[in-house]
Amino acid sequence: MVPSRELFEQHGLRCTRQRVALFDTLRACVTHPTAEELFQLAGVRTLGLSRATVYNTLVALCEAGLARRLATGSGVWRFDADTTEHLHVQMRDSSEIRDVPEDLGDRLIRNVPRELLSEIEKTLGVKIDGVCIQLLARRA
Amino acid sequence: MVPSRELFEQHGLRCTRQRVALFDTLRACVTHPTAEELFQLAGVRTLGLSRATVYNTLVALCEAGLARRLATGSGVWRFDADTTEHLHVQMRDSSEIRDVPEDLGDRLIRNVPRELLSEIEKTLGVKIDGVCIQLLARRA
DNA sequence: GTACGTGCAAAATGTTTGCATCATT
DNA sequence: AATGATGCAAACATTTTGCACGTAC
Repeated sequence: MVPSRELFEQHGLRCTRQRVALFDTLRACVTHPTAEELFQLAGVRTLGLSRATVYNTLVALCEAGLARRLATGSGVWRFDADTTEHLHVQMRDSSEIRDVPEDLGDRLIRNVPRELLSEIEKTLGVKIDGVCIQLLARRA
Repeated sequence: MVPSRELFEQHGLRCTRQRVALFDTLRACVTHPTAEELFQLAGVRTLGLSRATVYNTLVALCEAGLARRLATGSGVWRFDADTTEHLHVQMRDSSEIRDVPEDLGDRLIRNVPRELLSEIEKTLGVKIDGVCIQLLARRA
């Protein structure tokens, strides 16, 4: 895995102790943590990490294209170090988000008929530039 | 259109001046207003409508199945008096939400292959009980 | 050395709640 | 008359911001 420090350099971000801890933590998480969770988790690695820095850094990471902000539909943001197109499953009982395996997600997305989208565009007079299929699920 | 008072009775909700004003306003809106917008809009019809009542009433309406809460992906809730299954387009520059015409939305939804969903369920060990296709758009 | 990041605390935002009062049934 | 809704203000959760200090480049 490419070291965080290198990615920061490539994206013109200053490399600080706090940012490395945060980004390392985010990249190690499968669970798309919230800002608060990152504050807790990364705080263990780096003494004296503040919430303000967590929020500032997350903005910087998203702007740099190194992370993505996910809406949970329950008021909190979750963050994802995987910025490639992929689908999510949102759990109904928590704000938890899980990844849909790439191949399955791709098949779902590819299945959306382009001509239907352009019909919708024409009808509403908008330019659709994102199709976000959110699956809602409960524990099996 | 069925009067709000009648719907309230059918759903076991007390009929108050504030609730009627709020629900009438929501039903008249094509734009899926936020709580704050409803407070402003309905406040004109009914003097002395408080934010607390707006929030309380919206909870009551949603619980009664007379309205639906929509996540906007920008921290605010929007509300919809149309509780039938239908798709939304979320505008990128505001938190505004528009309806996709029923027939087009239905076709999109019906196009999602059930077998792909069960494959995802099996892989992740969850029970998918909602497929929410959110289209993101900009002004054409 | 300078530009930028950090951390504190305070503010802002959107929503929820406790409780006395009031209205609907 | 009794149950439940209202309205105020205060609490709440999450995120944003202003500013003095510190650190990477």
